[in-house]
Amino acid sequence: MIRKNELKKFRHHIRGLEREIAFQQKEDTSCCGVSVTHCYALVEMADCDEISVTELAENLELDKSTLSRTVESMVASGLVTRTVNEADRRRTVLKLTPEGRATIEHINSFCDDYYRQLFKLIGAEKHRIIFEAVELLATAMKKIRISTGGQKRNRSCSL
Amino acid sequence: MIRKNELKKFRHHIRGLEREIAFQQKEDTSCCGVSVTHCYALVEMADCDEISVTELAENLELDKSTLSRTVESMVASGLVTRTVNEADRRRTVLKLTPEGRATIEHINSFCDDYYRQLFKLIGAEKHRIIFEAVELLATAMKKIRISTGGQKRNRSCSL
DNA sequence: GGATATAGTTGTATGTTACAATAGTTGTAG
DNA sequence: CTACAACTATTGTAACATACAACTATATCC
Repeated sequence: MIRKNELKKFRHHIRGLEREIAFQQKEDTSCCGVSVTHCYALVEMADCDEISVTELAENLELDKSTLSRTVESMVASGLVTRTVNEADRRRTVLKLTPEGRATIEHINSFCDDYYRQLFKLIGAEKHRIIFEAVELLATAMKKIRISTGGQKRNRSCSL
Repeated sequence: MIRKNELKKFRHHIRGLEREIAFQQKEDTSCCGVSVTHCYALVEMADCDEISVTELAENLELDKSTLSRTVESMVASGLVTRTVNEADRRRTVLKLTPEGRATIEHINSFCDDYYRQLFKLIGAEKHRIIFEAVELLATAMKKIRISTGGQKRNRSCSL
């Protein structure tokens, strides 16, 4: 069993970690004039080659209207092309432009630099457990979220 | 040296982790009708007993105007009291009300429940390395941010 | 006592997001 | 084959969070 104090400390560090990651992401992306959500969308597109607004919204778990606007601004800044799918004219096909691809690679290399620097600061003997722990946590948290919720956990609230 | 592929995978999991934590925090706090920032402010106040708007803004690394409004809404909902410091009438002293204290305890206990559930899902032999890894990461990232930046890293951007 | 610094608030603007309504497209059942 | 249902994307609207700048009130210092 985990002691209450351990848990409190853990929560504290988790909160801190979340803020640091969020800050870092803002740093890494704002350099290229894209927001963090833009960056996520670029990553998805880089992985998929071709994707629709709705798929993107599902992958990022955001509303399609949000993504519609996000995509709009990326099209405007030349990172993405949006073409109507002639087979099904309701759908639009999103694709990275060369500039979009360059941007995401640029961000990735910044990120890599940052994490290399970070790991230099941490004893090499800890690297393995950090890789393992982050993966374990991320997958377990996602698993819980999908199983217990997704659609509002609807907990009783006594306040 | 860390391989490029390891780093890519790590980045992926870090991004996932950040989103899961952020989502979880929204879940834990929205139940009590407070936002994540409200919750952070409550935590700070619970730790400090007495604090000013500016100190709060510094601790949370947000603009004081943002905190001023955040505090305003917490006062309105009865979680916090705001009184003028008679020794220095520029300052206001923020204090949790009993309701504020109850709210933060409520959130904490939700959080604890959540993390207990999470750790049940993960082999007990991994708990220790997860505690350690999260603490190492959070402190190292903060350290880097404070040393290299805080005030804009001003990286050259070739895009 | 007047210049300067500090604490907090308010005005304004931007960005992110969700929900609801809408427009256009496709599929289907009668 | 037409009317209705389902789907895709966009647009309208609203709520927040946030930052920067301007302002007010107070305190400090020379």
